[in-house]
Amino acid sequence: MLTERQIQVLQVIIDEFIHTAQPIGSRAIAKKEDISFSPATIRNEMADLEELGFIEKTHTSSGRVPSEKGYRFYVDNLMLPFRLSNQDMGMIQRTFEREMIEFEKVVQKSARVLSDLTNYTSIILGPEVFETTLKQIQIISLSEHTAVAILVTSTGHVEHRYFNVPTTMQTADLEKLVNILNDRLVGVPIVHLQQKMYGEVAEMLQRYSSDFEATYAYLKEALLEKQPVKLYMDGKTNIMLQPEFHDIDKIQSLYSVMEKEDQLANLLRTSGKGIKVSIGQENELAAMQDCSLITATYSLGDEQLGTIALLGPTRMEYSRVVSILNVLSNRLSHKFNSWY
Amino acid sequence: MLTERQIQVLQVIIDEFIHTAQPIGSRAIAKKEDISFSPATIRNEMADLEELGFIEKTHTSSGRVPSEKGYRFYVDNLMLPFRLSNQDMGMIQRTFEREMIEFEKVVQKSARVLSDLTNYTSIILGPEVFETTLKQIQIISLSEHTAVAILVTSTGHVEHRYFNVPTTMQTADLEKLVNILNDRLVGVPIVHLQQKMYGEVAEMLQRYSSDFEATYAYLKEALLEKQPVKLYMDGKTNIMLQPEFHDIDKIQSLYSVMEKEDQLANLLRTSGKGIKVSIGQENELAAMQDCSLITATYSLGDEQLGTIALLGPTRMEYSRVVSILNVLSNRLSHKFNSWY
DNA sequence: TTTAGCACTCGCGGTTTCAGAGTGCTAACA
DNA sequence: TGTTAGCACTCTGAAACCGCGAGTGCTAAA
Repeated sequence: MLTERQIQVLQVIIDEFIHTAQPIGSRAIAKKEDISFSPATIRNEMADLEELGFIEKTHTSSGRVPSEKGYRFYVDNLMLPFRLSNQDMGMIQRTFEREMIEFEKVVQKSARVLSDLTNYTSIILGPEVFETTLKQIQIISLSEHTAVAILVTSTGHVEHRYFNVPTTMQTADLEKLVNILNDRLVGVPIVHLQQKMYGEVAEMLQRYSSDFEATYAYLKEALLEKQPVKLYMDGKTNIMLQPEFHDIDKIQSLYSVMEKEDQLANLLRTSGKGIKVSIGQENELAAMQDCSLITATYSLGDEQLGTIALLGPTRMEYSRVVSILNVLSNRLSHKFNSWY
Repeated sequence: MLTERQIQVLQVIIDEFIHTAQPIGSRAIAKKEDISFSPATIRNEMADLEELGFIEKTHTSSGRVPSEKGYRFYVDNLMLPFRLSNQDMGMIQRTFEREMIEFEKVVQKSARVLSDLTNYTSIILGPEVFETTLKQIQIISLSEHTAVAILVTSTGHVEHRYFNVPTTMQTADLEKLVNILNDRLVGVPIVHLQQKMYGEVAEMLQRYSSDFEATYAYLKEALLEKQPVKLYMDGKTNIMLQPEFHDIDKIQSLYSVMEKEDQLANLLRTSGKGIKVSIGQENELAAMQDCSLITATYSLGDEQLGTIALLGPTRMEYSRVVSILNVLSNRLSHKFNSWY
């Protein structure tokens, strides 16, 4: 285990490095207020810390830099709860105080404030409401052979899908179809739509002509098409502000990852409840292994709705970022709970 | 005016520089197939060309590089129609051959193929269909004081807006309202919606209670809210592949511009009919002054629907890009004409 | 008018140099 | 025994320097 003094030294190194991005020498540490021993002593401690893997040298003889293990230790044991400034709280406050009735806007603004506040890249997933039920379905024919189905869920989410219609199908038939669907599907949880469609509705429809069947096939495809989960990002260019990313190749690979939204979405979706920190190599995606990703979840009652995350250099202001994510995820949860 | 030989030299310089991004010397030019005079002669011609402003030196004594004036001359006078390879045509072909009934998909795929084919960044605006009329309007109440209005246009475009409802309003009233709206507004061109709303509909509604009026106020706001024009981009990271953008600052300012979608949209919307090339400083946006932007429009009948564009370094493969944009804008126009 | 020749210029990559920052070790000290 | 001062050593990064190669402009000959 680390001694009290080693921890103290480690703490200074990390705190300092987070702000300066420069290796820290024993001299600099000794000058710190709450350090009361000489550089030589500190050098000894640093040698130990290095041997234990918490810090590293960039070359044979320059100051020390936190290793990923060091950050991990910091996050797990050393990090103090950060008290957000009034200004920061004010910015978050203002994001939520304007009356908004669309969750898209809320989430977008959250992403914005998150990246503005931290100068990192913010990523928000969701919300995915699983308890949602179908409130209404409507089909509007557009041309002889195409139509659009509009679904409204109990949460007020509106979605539409285009699909083909057999040319033999009449407008009247379409109306009948809509009636049947509304009859059978309204109130059904979205997640069970598929099952219901295959079961009752299919059966019901089979009593009619083959036209219905063909339409049904198209419609089914449209309705069950996996709805892409929305990913909201902001502050993508912030990464370039970080000195460790003054390298085109790194930036490029990172940007490529950010363009693969489904991959990112998956990553965020599988991040467990609460706040989670992934440091450097701990990240699954290779392109992110110079970064840290901090995720937090927001929820409706007990049900997890989505994830908010920040992507930045491993040299992140962990404690501040965690506080901000905490506040924001709570705000988001509240907002959604007040709606539904 | 330029002599035949000067033009020949200029052509070689530009062609070569477009592919190598390296300054060209008199030696290199002399080695070209269709050049039959010595380096010394070429040096004289180059001195003239430089004096006239068509080419530049990067420093006192290195090869020449095309100036923006040079590119402009090339684009206006020298550029030969480029014959696209079968492979290129094939890629475009394949983009359109899969049956698609959503224009979003078509446009997205177009953006993709455009950036894949060129290795530049593609930007597509639209489509904005002005002749569209309202096909149907529906209002679904979500909670005591919120509702969502769903609009379907004659082109099959679906849009929804959330708005507040006075708590005194009853469901039955809402239905009445919808009926009135459908009665009065269906078939009205979208651009005239506002006018109609203020006129007939307002009058009609005033005969009812004050509740209607309040709802009307909210609804009006929601319906007339300026619909954001969609901008589709692809290949944003391609810029980093260009050697002249191996500079973080340039990249950052360019990316910042790309995040300001409304600014970009405006730029594209005001680009006149047909193909237009903006080289370097000719661009309005400061951050783009190291780039060239080539725009083309696509249309429905006579009506311009939107713009497709490519953003790349001033050292662009103008002739190829112009051909590609030509083909693609035609394809897009055809697609939309076949639908509506 | 074109071309060969030549002196000159400049950027680029590699090497050298030097100061500064930092270390590890040793020996003295409390 | 833990702490500290001192010192030799290492390494980086910036600046200075050097020589090569590519390219030019000019002059004079073809």
